[in-house]
Amino acid sequence: MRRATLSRERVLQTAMAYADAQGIDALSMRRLAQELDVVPMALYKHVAGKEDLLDGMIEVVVGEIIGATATGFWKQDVRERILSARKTLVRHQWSRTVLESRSAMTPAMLDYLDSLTGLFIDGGLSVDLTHHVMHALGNRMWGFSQELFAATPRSDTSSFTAQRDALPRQHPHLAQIAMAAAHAGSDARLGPGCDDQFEFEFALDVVLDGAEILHAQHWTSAPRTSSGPRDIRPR
Amino acid sequence: MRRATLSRERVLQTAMAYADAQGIDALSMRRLAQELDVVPMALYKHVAGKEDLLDGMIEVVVGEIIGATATGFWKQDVRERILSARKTLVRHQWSRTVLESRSAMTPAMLDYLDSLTGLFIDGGLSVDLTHHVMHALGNRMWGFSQELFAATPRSDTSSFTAQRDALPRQHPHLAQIAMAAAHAGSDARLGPGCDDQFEFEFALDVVLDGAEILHAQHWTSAPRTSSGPRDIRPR
DNA sequence: ACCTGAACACCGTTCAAGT
DNA sequence: ACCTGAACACCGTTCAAGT
Repeated sequence: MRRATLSRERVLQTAMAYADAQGIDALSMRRLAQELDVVPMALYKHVAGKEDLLDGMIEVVVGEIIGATATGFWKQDVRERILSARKTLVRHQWSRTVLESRSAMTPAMLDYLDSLTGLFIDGGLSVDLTHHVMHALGNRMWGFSQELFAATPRSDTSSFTAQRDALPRQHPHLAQIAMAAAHAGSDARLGPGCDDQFEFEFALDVVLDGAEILHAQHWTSAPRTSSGPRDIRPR
Repeated sequence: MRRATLSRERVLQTAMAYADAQGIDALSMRRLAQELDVVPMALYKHVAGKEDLLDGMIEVVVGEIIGATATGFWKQDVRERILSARKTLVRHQWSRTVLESRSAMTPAMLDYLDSLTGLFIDGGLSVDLTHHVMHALGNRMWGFSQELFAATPRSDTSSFTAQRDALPRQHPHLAQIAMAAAHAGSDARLGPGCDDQFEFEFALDVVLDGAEILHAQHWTSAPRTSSGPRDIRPR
């Protein structure tokens, strides 16, 4: 088993398992080689370099996204497709960071992008509107969002409780939200009180409902060749 | 000038100038020291380590965001505040990556977050709705968005034109968008045909208009303590 | 064809010493 | 108080050699 000859697949599988367990920052070519009982340079026969390794890992994850059956309603189809992507990508915590770090799209990424785009267009949305809605979705179309509240206030240097007591004074509005979010949660910290899945679906629905409204209004972007101001607001 | 004694401010300024010019990946403690005509370890008297250096850089940038005068209309105020943040952050290309990499918020980040939150709450939105709208804004509240279409299809290994010719066949919907986007642009590439500022404002308005609609509908999230399904859709 | 060893040019950071 | 030198434990990758 261990001494099986290397292959690109085995390299990728091991890399993914390692990243799952130890985090993406811990994954280096040298440690991966070690994991495979092999000298670092042996990897380079199956992978062009570290970037190609990361591309390969993303390719596997994105390739695993399975589409839900189409209902014929574009909004529901898009929603389910993105939530399906989320289910897949969330299993690998590192995939968000790696995906965002890619400087070029891999084939599987293009396939997913194209199929998602198709749901809008086939649903009757104009190419114009679809284009901008895809931008508005941004990386949320992969099923994740950067959870900004996850970046809690600094608690390492000064004492954590001191920070928490100071919050209402210095940041009264954040304190209000923290209080409300902690209402049902277990503690009063800013981040962990929030339900990732709820926030994701809320944001997704805001964008999709917005798209629906603009579609009903026959929204178009102003011709980009004109030098005058563009009206980007509905109506 | 060159031989002026080191200070945290001089370290941060030099680091920012270097990142502006050479990119954030090129910035290392060793190169920064070199830039300051100093041995690497000299930096550690003014900066706790690399993470603290990056925190300091973000602190300076975010601290420079200047708020626009309030109009009394929350939507317009939020819009202008975020576009003002964008103007500041866009001057430093590296700030998006660095900000997203922070694991804890710095004081200036908390100040900005609190003032933005205040605009919603003082505008009459419920704390509940404000909370979720902030999540929906996500990192877009800093004035940038991850431009996914900037990740163009791979063009290094195989010839670029071959890729472009294959696009309509393999990814017909993307081809349609690329065609439309290139309409007024100079070339048919997937990314650079898009207007960053336009896409940013479009996405921002979708979220803010969505917030306005939910506010008018007196939207509330279902109590998080209940174990039943939550209705997250308007109406 | 596939793996290895040694080396190169980098990292961030610790520790003990200089002035 | 502030800066230095040398060292440690890492990186990704090239190149020439082994089997």
